[in-house]
Amino acid sequence: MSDFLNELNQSQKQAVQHTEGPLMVIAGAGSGKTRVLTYRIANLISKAIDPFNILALTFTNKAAKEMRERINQLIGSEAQNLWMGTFHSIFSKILRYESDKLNYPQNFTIYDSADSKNLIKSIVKELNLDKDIYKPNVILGRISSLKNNLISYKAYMSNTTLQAEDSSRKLNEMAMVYRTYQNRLFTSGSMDFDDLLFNTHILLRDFPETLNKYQNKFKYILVDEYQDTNQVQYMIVKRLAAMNENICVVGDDAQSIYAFRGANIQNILNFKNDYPDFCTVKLEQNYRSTQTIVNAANSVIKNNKNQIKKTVFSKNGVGDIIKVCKTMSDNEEGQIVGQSIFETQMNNQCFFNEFAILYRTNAQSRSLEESLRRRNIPYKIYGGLSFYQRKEVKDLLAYFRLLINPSDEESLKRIINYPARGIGTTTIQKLIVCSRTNKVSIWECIENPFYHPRIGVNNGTLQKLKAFALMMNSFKVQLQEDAFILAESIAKSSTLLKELDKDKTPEGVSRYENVQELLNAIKEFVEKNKKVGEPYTLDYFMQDVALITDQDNDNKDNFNKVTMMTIHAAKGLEFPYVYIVGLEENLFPSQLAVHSREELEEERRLFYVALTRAKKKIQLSYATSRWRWGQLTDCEPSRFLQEIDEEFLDWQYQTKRNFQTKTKGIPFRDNTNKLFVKPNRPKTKFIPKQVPTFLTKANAAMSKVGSENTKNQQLQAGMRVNHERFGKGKILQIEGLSDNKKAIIFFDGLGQKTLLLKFAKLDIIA
DNA sequence: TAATGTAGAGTTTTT
DNA sequence: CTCTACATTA
Repeated sequence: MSDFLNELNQSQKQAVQHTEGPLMVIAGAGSGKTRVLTYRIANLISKAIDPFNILALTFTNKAAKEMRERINQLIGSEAQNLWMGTFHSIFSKILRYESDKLNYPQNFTIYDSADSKNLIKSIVKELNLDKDIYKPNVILGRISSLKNNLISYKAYMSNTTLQAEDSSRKLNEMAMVYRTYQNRLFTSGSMDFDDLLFNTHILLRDFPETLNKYQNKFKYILVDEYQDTNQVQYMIVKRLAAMNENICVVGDDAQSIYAFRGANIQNILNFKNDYPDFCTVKLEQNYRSTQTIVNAANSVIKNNKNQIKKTVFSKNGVGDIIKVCKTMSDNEEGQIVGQSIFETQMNNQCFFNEFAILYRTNAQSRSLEESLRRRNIPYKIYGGLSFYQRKEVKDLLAYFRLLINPSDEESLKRIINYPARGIGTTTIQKLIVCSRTNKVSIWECIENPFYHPRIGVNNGTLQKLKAFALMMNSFKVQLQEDAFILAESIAKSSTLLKELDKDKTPEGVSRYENVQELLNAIKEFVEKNKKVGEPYTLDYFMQDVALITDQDNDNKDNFNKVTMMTIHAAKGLEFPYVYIVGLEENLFPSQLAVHSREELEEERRLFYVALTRAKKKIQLSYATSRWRWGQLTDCEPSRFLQEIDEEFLDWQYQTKRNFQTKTKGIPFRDNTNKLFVKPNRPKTKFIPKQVPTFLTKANAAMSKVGSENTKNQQLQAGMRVNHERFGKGKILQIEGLSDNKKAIIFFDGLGQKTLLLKFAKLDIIA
C-alpha cells in the first residue's frame, strides 16, 4: 500500500488518506479522479476496513466496472465484496431485499423509459385526453422531475403551485395521469427508473430500523460524479451518511452537464453547508492535456459565474494551437474533418482509435460519416439504440418478464399477439375491461377459467387465449431450471425465432442475430454463475437487465476506429485528437438553451467537457449553412468560439472579418484585439455546389504542403531515407498517383509503414 | 389482421 | 431528411 501512495501527487495523497469525516474532492478534468477513488478504497481496505462496509456509487455501469477492476489490481479479490455500482443497481438490490415493506413483490419488474412511455400512452388514451397535448415524452419528463424532487402524486395533488404550472401548459389532468401511472406501475409490480430512487428514499425515510441497518452497514460512502446527483439521490446519500459522516464525494462542478435531467449542481456547491466539518481537496493538475488545451478550456469556463474556484493547470508541453475551420456547409465540414484525420493519421502513423469527433446532436453524425466512409476511414458511432432497447430483444425479454411477474401488463400487451396468434386489439380491449372491472391482472383473466365468461369473447378467441396461457404455463414450470435452456425453449416455442427467420432482408437477419446474441448472453451468464456458485435461473438474470446498457462492449470490433459520439457520451473519456464540430449558434449552444443564464452555462460546461477530452490536439469547426430537417439554414459561428483566448486559436481558411455573431452590430474583439463593428452579412441563399463538395480551401492547404515536399517526387523504390520520427529505412515500393502517392518503407527496427508522400518529411540518405 | 400510405415531429439522456 | 405512429385499404 505504502508503495502505491508514492504514485500520487500531494493533493491526491491527501484525498486518499483523509478517511474519516466528510470530504469533498473537486477533481478538475483529467486530474486523476478515478485514480484517487480507487486508491482511496484500496487504502480503506488495507486499513482493515471490511469491504462489506464500503458503499461506492457511480452513475454508469462502466465506471463501476472500471473501478472494480482497478481496485482488484491493487488489492486482489477482496474487492469483490464491495458494494459498488450505479445508484440504480445498488438501490434496486436494496429494494428487492426490502420489497415487502413497500408491498412490492421481490421480483418486481423494472420499466425502462420505453416501457414507461408506452404505459403513459395507454393511460392518456384510456382517460380520453388529447394525445397532442399529453405527449408521452412531456408527461414522462414531468413525472420524472416530480419524482426526482420527491413529490409523490399525493403531494402533487395538494400543491396548487405545481398544478398551476401544468395548467398553464394545458395539462389540467396531470394529477390524474400521474396518479394513474403510479397505480398502474404498482399493480403491475413494476418500478420505473425514478421509482428505484424514489422508493429507496421512502424506505429509508419511513422505516427507521431499516435506515439504521444500512447506516451501520455502509460506514464509508463514496459518490462519484457528485455534480450530477439529483435531489432524491442527494437525499438518500445524506440519510445514509448521517450516522458516520464518512462520506467522500468526488466531482467537478465545471463538468455538470445533466441538469436537464434533474441533476442539481447545488448539491456539490452546497456540500460545505451540509457538512460543516468538511474538508475539501482540489485536484488541479491535469495530466491529460497540453497546456494549450487546458488554458483554452479555462478561458472558456471562466465565463461562468456559478462555480467553485480552482486553477486547473498542465505541466505537459505547450502543444499545438487549436485550429478553427470555417466551412460552407455541413458536408464540407465533414470533408475537412475526414481530410484532417486522414492527414494526421498518415503523418503520425497513429491509430484511428486515437481520434474522436464530438458533436452536440446525434443528427450531425451523418455528413461526418459519409466523409469518413469515402476515405475508407474506419469509424464507430456511439449512441444509437442500445442492444437491450431493440424491438426484437425487448420482445423476447417481455416473455421472460411476464413469466417472472405475471402482473406486468406492458409485457403482456407486447407479446400476447406477437408472433401473431389471432388475438387482436378488440380482444385486448375486452381483456383490459375485464381486468379493470374485476380488479385483477390481465394475466389472471386469461389464466383463470373463472373469468373466461366475463371477458366476453367468442369460443374461437377463447381457445386462442387458452393456448397462450397453456404455453406460458409450460414455461413457468421450468423457471427454476437453467436460464439458458428455458430462454432458448421460449424463443423457439413462442415461434419468435421462426418469425424473425422469415425476414431475409439485412435488417431482418440482424434482428435474428440480435436474439441469438441475447441467448448467448444468457448462456454466458449461466456458465459464469455456475462457476462461482451463484444462482443461474432466469429470474436472477432478469433482475437488473433493464439497468444494463451496452456502453461497455467496446473491446471486440471497435479496435482502431475513429470514435463518433455526442459530447454527453464522451464525458469521462479521452482521445489524443479531438474534433469538435458544429460550433454554431442555435446548435451549440443549443437553440433551446440560450434563453436563460443557467442553461447557457450548462452549454458552456458542455463545451468545456468537449475541449478537455483532448490530449494532444483539437480542431474546431463550424459551417455557415447546414441542412436541418430537410432545409438549408444559415448559421452563425458559436459565441463559444469568441470565448477562447485568441492566443490559443488559429483561424484557418478564413478571413478574420468573416467572423460574426447573430446579434447584429454588437462590437467585439477581432484577432487584432481592436474593437470593430461587424458588417451585417447579407442573407445569401445557398448556391448549390458545382464541384464535388471537396474543399477548395482545404485543397489549397494541401497543395501548399505538397509543394513543400516536391523533393519527395524524386523518391524511388530501393532508396534509403531518413524520417524525423521513424529514423532510417528503405523504400520498398512507391504506389498511387500525384496527391495520393505513397511510399511503403521498411524502417530499421520498426518494420513496415506506409506514408503519404505529400506529407512525409523524408530525406534521402546518400 | 396485415400491408401500405401519410402525417407529424425531430437536444443532450449515464439509469 | 428520416423515423415513427397512426389511419386507411385489401
